[in-house]
Amino acid sequence: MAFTVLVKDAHSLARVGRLKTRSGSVETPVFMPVATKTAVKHISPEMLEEMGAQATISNSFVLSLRPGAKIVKKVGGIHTLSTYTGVMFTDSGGFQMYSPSLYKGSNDLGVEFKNPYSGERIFMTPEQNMQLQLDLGSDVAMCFDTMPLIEHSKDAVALAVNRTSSWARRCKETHDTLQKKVSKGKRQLLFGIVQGGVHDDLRRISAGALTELDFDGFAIGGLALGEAKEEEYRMIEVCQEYLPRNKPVYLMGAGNPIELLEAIERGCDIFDSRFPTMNARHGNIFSWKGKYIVTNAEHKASLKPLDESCDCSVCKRYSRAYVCHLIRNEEGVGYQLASYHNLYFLQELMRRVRKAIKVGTFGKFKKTFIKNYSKK
RNA sequence: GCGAUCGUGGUGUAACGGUAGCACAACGGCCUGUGGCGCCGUUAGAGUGGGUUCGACUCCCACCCCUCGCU
Repeated sequence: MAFTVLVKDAHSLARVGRLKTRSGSVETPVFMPVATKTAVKHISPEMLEEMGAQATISNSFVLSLRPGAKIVKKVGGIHTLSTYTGVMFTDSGGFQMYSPSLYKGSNDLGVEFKNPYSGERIFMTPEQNMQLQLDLGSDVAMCFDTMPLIEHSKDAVALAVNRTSSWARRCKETHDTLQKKVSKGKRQLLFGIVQGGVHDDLRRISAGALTELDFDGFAIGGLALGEAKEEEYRMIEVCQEYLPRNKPVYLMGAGNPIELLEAIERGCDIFDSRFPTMNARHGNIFSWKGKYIVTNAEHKASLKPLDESCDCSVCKRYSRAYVCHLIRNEEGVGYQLASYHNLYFLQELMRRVRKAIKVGTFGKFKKTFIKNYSKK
């Protein structure tokens, strides 16, 4: 079994677990920085290791465009390519259906994308995507799913759910076949993805259908995309009624600190999001006293660190005045310092959450954190 | 000293005898399985003085300023 629950919270579904992969283990709850092309924007692999990021997620579809699966395979996979020593997830590319510039259309067979570099059309099937993710050499692959847009009708979401279920089966079969000869410890893991928008019944159908397949973990997709927070949390609860408790649950795309705690309380173990890095590039800084915008005028001459109670290497050395100046002037180093801090903040948050669960104080920790983070 | 040209938000620029538009800057906000450092909102303007006109940023006069040319 790849996943082991180590400690359960007595008052909620929160837990500390360990996910074993062929490149090492991660202790959950865990937040994965998004490294679409195997690099987090403005952050090097050694910085990720330094801040304690146990895992990242890259995008198989984007990597298939450049440098291409052939090249990646030739150099020995994304681990060798990037030298990152943590665990590497790859996303399928299903989410890129959300990008109007990349997505052309889809049918029961697969998805038609546009290569933004060459303009050529690419048809991707679930089977091809499984081969792709294996070629890239990630430790955990995600199923090729169909992503309904938030504004889509319920009928459209139902269609997406059905297609996602049937593709999940095809992914699982292909993935098993391709790894038939691989020894157990060297296997790439595969996670299924639940869809269903904000509809309880569709989420139940989706989660139920996926659970019939023996995935290494289960992801909840299609949330954290602008729906109301209460709906998001309710959807997690609905999915959890069906998902097995002995497998890791991955809430895809979530990266708001409070949202992470709410999801952990509801039994989610793994997260990823571009939220911290995108916020950083736009001057939004996470701190234990709440989020603020460092490029605002009030910080122009502030010698305070980004966060007075943070011990990351950026906060130890640099001032708000410096980061404010650099970001206002579009200096890459400014983006780097802010990105590093925000990512460190989430890593530290996860470390404290794991500790709190272990010592039985998760509920109290969550309450205190939200109180401090929300004031202002 | 003379002549010509030009004066519009902080900056750079439009249009028009009848609601002064745009860009950048400034100020505030947004961002959630990242092709794209992107998006939204707010503040802020007619050199000065007179004249013509129902009405002038616009037409006329004087002064001032900028730039260019001449002596």
